[in-house]
Amino acid sequence: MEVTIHDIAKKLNFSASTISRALNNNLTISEASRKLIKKTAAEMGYRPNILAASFRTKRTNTIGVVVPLINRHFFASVISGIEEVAYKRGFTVTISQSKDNFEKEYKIVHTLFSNRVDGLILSIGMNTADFSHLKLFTDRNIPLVFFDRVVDEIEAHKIVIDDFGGGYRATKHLIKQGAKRVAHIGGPLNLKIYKNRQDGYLKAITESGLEIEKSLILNNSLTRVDGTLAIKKLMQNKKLPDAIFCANDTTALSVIIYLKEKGIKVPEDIMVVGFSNEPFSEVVTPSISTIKQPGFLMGEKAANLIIHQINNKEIKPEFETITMPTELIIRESSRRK
Amino acid sequence: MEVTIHDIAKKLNFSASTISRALNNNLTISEASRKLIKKTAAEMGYRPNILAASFRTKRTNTIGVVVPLINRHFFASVISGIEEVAYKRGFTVTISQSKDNFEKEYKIVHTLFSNRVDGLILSIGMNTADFSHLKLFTDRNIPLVFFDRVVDEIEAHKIVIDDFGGGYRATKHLIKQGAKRVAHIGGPLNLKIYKNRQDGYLKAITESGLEIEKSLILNNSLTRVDGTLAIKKLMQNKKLPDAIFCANDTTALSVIIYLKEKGIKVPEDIMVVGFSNEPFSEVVTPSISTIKQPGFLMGEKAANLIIHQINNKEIKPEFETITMPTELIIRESSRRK
DNA sequence: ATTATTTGTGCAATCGATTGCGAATTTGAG
DNA sequence: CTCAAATTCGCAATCGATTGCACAAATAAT
Repeated sequence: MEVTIHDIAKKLNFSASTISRALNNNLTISEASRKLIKKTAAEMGYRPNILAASFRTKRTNTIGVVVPLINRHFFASVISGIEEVAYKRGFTVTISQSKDNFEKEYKIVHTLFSNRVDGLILSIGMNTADFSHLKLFTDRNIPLVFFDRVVDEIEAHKIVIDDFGGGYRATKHLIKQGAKRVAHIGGPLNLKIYKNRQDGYLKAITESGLEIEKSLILNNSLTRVDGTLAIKKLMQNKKLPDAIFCANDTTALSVIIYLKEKGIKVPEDIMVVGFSNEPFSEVVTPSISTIKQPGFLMGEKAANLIIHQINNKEIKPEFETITMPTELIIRESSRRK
Repeated sequence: MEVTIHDIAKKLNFSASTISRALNNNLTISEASRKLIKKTAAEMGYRPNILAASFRTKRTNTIGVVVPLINRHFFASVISGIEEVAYKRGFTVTISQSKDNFEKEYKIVHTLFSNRVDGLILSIGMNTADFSHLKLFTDRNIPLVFFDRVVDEIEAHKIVIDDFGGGYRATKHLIKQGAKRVAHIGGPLNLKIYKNRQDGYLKAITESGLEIEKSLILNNSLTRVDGTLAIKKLMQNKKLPDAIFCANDTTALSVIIYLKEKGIKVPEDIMVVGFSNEPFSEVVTPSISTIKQPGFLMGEKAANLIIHQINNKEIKPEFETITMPTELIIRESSRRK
């Protein structure tokens, strides 16, 4: 049987209340008693029953995290950052993946709510358009932090990366390297992040006095297969692009592999820039220029933010949207000189 | 305020016990009452307080998972598999990373124990030699499942991959392609998995009538940096190897990049095979031959095993070690014809 | 019609820790 | 030495759901 505070109380002729207070460093207990109690608690192998405490205090010291896919490098990095901070600050992290499936996301969020997580960090699914499940949290003032794929309609802390700036700089870079006809393979525009990347691209184009050509802009779900389809389509244009900005590295990879097969040289004939800095981007040939996203930092930030909210529930927070800087990494796929 | 079973009881003139039983589909409650109770519970927006239930029943429906690193593709895949199954079967998953740091692993395991997880799935850290923290679980008969990096000294279900077979087949393949002097860059031998890969390598060498040359075998911690150091050292040998079997893909990558820099051709001059099938292995140039590990499947298996144990705690399980098959993927880095 | 079963519910204890309030003891000021 | 203030601690209620046992009502058996 496990040792409880009552066992300790009996042994020391204290009441259970005193034991509880002593163990929680309550100042109303004298230094002497506190020391004695802690010592014997340790000796007796006491382990607090967290369930009982959570039940009583309505705090679980648990943070729920929902991401679309765990085994995607960016998300894994964010999780890693969250876990690191949470652990240090005495929180446990519960992780689920929605697989970009609304049904699953809906159920996960309900489960986390039922499990009384103290806060929720999430990146919304690709197809999520209904946000009623998140109201479970907002309505009850349970801290909620979005990252990467955020929801405009809901007031909460949001941590995003500078997608617009990333798209802008990637495109600008291509133009500076001599590109005259920059194509873009983007993601679904209902997601802000892809919209922003695309807007950055458009801004760079117009700002440079180039023309926006609709035939050079395609949108899909950015998988390997979709990437190949997109580049095929692009190459059927009468006037070919001389550079392509892809909204993720996976697509950039598809493009590069396809062009290599066709004997078209990257970057000499067509330059390519991706987005996200996947691990493979550095090591493929040619290595892929890309936009680096600080996933781990985002995770740390998200965790710190939500823990701060959890510990200060009485004061209503000023919700802020934090934009993390991105960095253009220039590699072989876009280096001409 | 949240609705409790007492509120429902008052409204329907039942006792709380009846409500509880009805909601749990207890057969002693008549069909009629059960339906009525469930209906009104739903109408009143009742949500069971899982904390209270867990506290009472001592079951949390939570599985703890500890891996060395979350953002490593193999581990992320395993986690993904675990999460998938657990979710379907009504369990929540709590994930932590030890970062191969014993201190952290120790504390994590204690935390998970204190949090009363129903079971623990873990892959041990590189430097873990003391297993007292795991006794928390085994002593109390709390289900424990190891995967990949398992612990011989502890009785539990274990899910491993066929490291020996993988190392054997990788090496055999190199020999079949014409290699006469196959080097090996392996991991720390206190970890079974690396020992087994190396043993597979040794078996293949001797079986083929070749000689084991100690100068061609190096062991390190298999990072990018260590890989580079290792290949440098190998290349200082008087008689150079004509093939290298690396215990992971990261090392294989280091080797390939280094050789490329030095103008040594892969696979013409030296062939390379890695292990794990990281995402980058398929797309680097030359693409890396490797051993594929079924991470997702392992995760599924681990989750099913532990849930079965959790649900059948009364019967003592026959502990088994499940060996998952590996697959040799032949790519450019080792193809000579 | 009477007794024996079965079926459906309620009572009340319980899980272990927390906490408001009040009581007892000690300390300090005058 | 007396009385007020400060310090230290215990009582008992509480959180919400579960469950063994007892009891009442309904049904079946004789």
